[in-house]
Amino acid sequence: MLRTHTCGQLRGTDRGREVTVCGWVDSYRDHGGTLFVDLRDRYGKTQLVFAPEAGQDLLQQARPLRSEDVITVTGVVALRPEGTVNPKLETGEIEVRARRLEVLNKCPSPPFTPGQADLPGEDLRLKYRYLDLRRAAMQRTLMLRSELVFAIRQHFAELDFIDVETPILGRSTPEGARDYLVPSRVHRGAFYALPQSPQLYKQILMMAGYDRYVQIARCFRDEDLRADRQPEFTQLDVEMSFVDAEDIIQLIDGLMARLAKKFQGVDLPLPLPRMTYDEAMRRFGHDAPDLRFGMELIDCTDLAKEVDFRVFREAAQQGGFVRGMNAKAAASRYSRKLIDELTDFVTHDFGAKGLAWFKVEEGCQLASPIAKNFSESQLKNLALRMDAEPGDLLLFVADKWEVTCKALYGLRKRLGAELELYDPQAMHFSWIVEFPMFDRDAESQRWVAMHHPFTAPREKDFPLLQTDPGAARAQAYDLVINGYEAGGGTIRIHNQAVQQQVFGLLGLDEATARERFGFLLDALSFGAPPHGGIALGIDRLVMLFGGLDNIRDAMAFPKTQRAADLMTEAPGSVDETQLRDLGIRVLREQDRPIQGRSP
RNA sequence: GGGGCGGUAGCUCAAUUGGUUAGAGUACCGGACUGUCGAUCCGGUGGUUGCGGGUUCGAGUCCCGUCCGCCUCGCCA
Repeated sequence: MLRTHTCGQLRGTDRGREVTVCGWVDSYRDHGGTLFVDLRDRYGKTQLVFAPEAGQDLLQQARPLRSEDVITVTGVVALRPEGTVNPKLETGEIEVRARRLEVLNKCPSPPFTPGQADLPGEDLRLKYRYLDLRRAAMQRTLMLRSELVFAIRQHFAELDFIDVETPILGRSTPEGARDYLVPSRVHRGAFYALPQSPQLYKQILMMAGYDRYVQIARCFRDEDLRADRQPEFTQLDVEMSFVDAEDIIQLIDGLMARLAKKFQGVDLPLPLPRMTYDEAMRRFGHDAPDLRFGMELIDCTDLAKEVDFRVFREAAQQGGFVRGMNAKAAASRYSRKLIDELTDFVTHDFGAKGLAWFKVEEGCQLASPIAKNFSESQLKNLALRMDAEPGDLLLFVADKWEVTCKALYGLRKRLGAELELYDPQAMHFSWIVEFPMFDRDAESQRWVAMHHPFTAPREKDFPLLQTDPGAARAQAYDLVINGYEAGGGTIRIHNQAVQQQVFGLLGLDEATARERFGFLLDALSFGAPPHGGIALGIDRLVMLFGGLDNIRDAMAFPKTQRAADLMTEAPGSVDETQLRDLGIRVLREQDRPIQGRSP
């Protein structure tokens, strides 16, 4: 090693010792006679002193040092003089009196410095990611990530899980997310797909007898990005044989308790709370509700049927719903103009037709431009139903069930943040269970799998597959943390006939099913144990445990919203010869057969 | 694909109703300074206001198009 110590290591007890440290110049303070340098590496910062006593040559050599120069210094550890101890630094008690300086690599003035107070724009941070990753916050996050993954591996190793790698080059299946495709040179015109998850491989491993499988697996989905979504992400992938949903949930309960203890110092009470999908939709309008605060949705459809206000009455009478929520003590915080903004929000983003509101005044009188369409007793009943107290703001959406869910979910999330209804440091873990097996696709009028086509229904719901698939509930469970889906899993179908029946419901005829999933159907027939599992988003766990507000900050080299890497400029063009090898020709823009661009 | 926000000095930002030579802090360069730690003090360099059109006597500011970044709806079994 070129160094004897890191920049975070030295303490008062090291005084008098000759040491050599290496690192980056974080800052320098030139006093003419004496020159101070804060030297930084990922372990911390140490103050170097270039004093006149060490000789003018050394001082002259140190004078041109600038931010981000990489240097190595040999010197003697000394206690700082009385009154100059820096309590902000771990090493603030000491300093290294330099005797020898070597500039390992000079750095020109960089686009930004890791130590600067104002965070540069994200495009710059991504372009010069190596500078950004020198920032203490990023280094903390990546170290947290490393420790978190290590703790997870420990957990599963202790429980006799076996880590098995599965292929990255696989086969495309049109269900689910859009695949990233890799052209085959050997098989011209054929393509591999990068895995959206190792789902089928891990099920096959169960059939192969590896009854406790775990993998930290990279996954790929070619869909549009969000603050919590990257096209390339990492899953903790788990599968077990001879288990039911309870076993998987308890396994992950234990893991979460371990992580909460290690990284938050919190004793998580187990079992973690559970709620059915139906209840989550009813109380929060979403299958991943943020349970750090209340402000639940309240159904007023029955009351709405009676009122003169047409928007409410017609929605209620025509099979729709009138639901609302009570933003406690928020009436004074939302002016007419701000409520208009909320209205734009629910109409524009969630397709609601409007937002009805009442401010609760003294004596629980409801004040609103629409109040005249309600009788005294109707207003009183509404106030009662909403648990209204003076100062509250009541908000309502009248629409189809799905629209009331989406709009009020969005509104609740937004108001929860704006009204600071929760401690941003707190973490809330819960399970959402008993998801529907199927969802009705509005366009094709076909059933689509809510989770994936290998999900087993609850045993008592088997008959429903024939009679009423929409009512069938799956043996499925999602782990929700602070309103984020941190993971999800199911018990799988382990019976060939049931699997074929589900494929049938999803509109896969036998020939197609056999062509795409023949290997699975075969494997199911050759001795498949009951099995199930779960996958957790590692990046999201890092984001949540790290208190970050986006997933990019939880990974070293993320992509932008347009799925580009600003540092390497991926994706990029390739040589004509590479394309020729693959038998691929890129269409001109005007030849692309997409909607609205006819030749 | 739709909606929204943003793009001004290397960086972070400001710039009144469309109106003088586009400013500040920081970084950088030069100078001063022996205990600072956001060092301080003095001086200086630095601008295709993302790009292309347009309106206007006059555009950082208004309009159209486009590129990039972020948030979001759709999408994400």
